[in-house]
Amino acid sequence: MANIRPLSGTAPPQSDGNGNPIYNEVLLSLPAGECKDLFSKLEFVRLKVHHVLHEPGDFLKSVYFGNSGMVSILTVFSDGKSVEVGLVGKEGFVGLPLLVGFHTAFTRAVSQIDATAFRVDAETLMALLPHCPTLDRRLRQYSQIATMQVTQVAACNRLHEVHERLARWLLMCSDRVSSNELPLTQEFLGQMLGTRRSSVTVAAGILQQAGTITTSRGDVKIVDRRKLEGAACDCYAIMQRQVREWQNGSRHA
Amino acid sequence: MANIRPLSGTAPPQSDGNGNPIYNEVLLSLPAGECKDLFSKLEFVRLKVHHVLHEPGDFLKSVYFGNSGMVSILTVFSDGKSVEVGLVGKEGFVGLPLLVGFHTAFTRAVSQIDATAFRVDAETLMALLPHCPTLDRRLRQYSQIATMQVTQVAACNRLHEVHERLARWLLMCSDRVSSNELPLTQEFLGQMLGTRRSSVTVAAGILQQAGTITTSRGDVKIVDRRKLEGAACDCYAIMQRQVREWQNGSRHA
DNA sequence: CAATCTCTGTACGCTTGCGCACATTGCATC
DNA sequence: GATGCAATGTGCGCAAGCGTACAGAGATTG
Repeated sequence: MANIRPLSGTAPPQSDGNGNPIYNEVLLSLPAGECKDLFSKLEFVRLKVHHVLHEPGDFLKSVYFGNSGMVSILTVFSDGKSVEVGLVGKEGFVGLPLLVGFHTAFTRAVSQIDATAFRVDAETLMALLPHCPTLDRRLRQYSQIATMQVTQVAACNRLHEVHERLARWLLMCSDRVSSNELPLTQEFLGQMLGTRRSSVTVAAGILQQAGTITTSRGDVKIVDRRKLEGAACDCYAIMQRQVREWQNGSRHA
Repeated sequence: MANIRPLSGTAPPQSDGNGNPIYNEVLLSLPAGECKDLFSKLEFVRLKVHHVLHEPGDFLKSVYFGNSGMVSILTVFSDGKSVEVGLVGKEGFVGLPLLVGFHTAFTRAVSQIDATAFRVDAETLMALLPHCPTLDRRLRQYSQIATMQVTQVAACNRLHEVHERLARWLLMCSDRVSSNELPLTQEFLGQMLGTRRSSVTVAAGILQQAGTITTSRGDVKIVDRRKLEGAACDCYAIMQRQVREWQNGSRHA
């Protein structure tokens, strides 16, 4: 309930040294005194649509704290097929493996929508962790939340149908970008859902028919959010609850 | 190459206080002096076939280090359908969320095959971690490996066919129990693969036709491992490599 | 040995989704 | 406003897999 929604508020609660507003909820949750060190090390970066942060096999050297927009984490196969396995918005960060000292990416990370993030060198961040217990705990807990999400997606991918998964995805995306209007092509949605573009067309048609969304060229609008939640599989509610509970601290935050 | 395969060796390298042989590779990888404390806290447990360690929503209080046999991690839905999202053998442990202080299970953990494990109270383990840096690092790295596996499985579940996934699963299972003979019913395989029992029959038929396995009532034998690897999707090789590289220490172990 | 139960093979109709292809429509650029 | 491109709607044949049901084969128990 006390959920942080700065984008819809008036003035952002904090900003980094250069006046860039901080929306990332991990960063905002840090105790004022404890980790101010970190803020000076953050580099504000703008990520254009479809900007690739890393490909499988790449050497990872930076962590990206999501600040606005959204980054998708994909598994890609050698035949070019891909499926999304995770979404990162302002609630988390990109670069999970770095936290345990792994420097090789095994996924593709690509920005959906225009996004902004705070980048920090992995070495720098790791060096700070011993002095920033809250940050350390939050990062590790987010890793676990991300794992729980992948786990749910793994099952969802197997057992639920395209239009249910599309509805879920639109909702999750909307939550992260704080908007009901999503600039997305069906081709791209197909890559996220691991299905054909034309299957997305059909699925979107079903949702539109039900009066939950409207679509036009490269654009999806959520018109009845409640109804869209009904069209999505339970996975949406489950994953949303997991993040919420964590953010509200009911899990030993 | 220096991979530990104690089950096929003569004498196990170590045992706990009560003479139970230790095969778990995390435990075996600990420096001799550093974490002997832990060994006295371990409780040796035998897990019968299909024993449920925890259901979604359960309060978690123990970590289980796999020692022999195998434990499956499943996502289950309210309609009773389930899919396996992770396998734990002697390379890892059950209870990932505990490492970051989460005490609520969100999956089902169930032992395949008769299994043994070392159980330790979460509080006890967590209290030891500050004094056992190697253990701490290994546990966290295994968490990451497990996440990488779920990630691969999420994509595999979406894009690969039943007989490919079945082949992959049999190989992964065989690796963990160190046997080519697997006492498994098709009904159970269906729950693992998130498919019908009769689809398993068909898939097993394909694999048997190709001369890779033989099946009889409640039993699958791998007769041509190399060929079975060819029948499996790439996911098997990918996941196997991830674990191997970690165990061989090429990832900053 | 008979009865019973479990596991497996198989079949049938049906739905979903794939692969492919082609027409159409909206947007941008000249 | 003509041209070109990207995005979308649609159609068709086909394969995979689902839900269901039933028969046979193997194990177990009395």
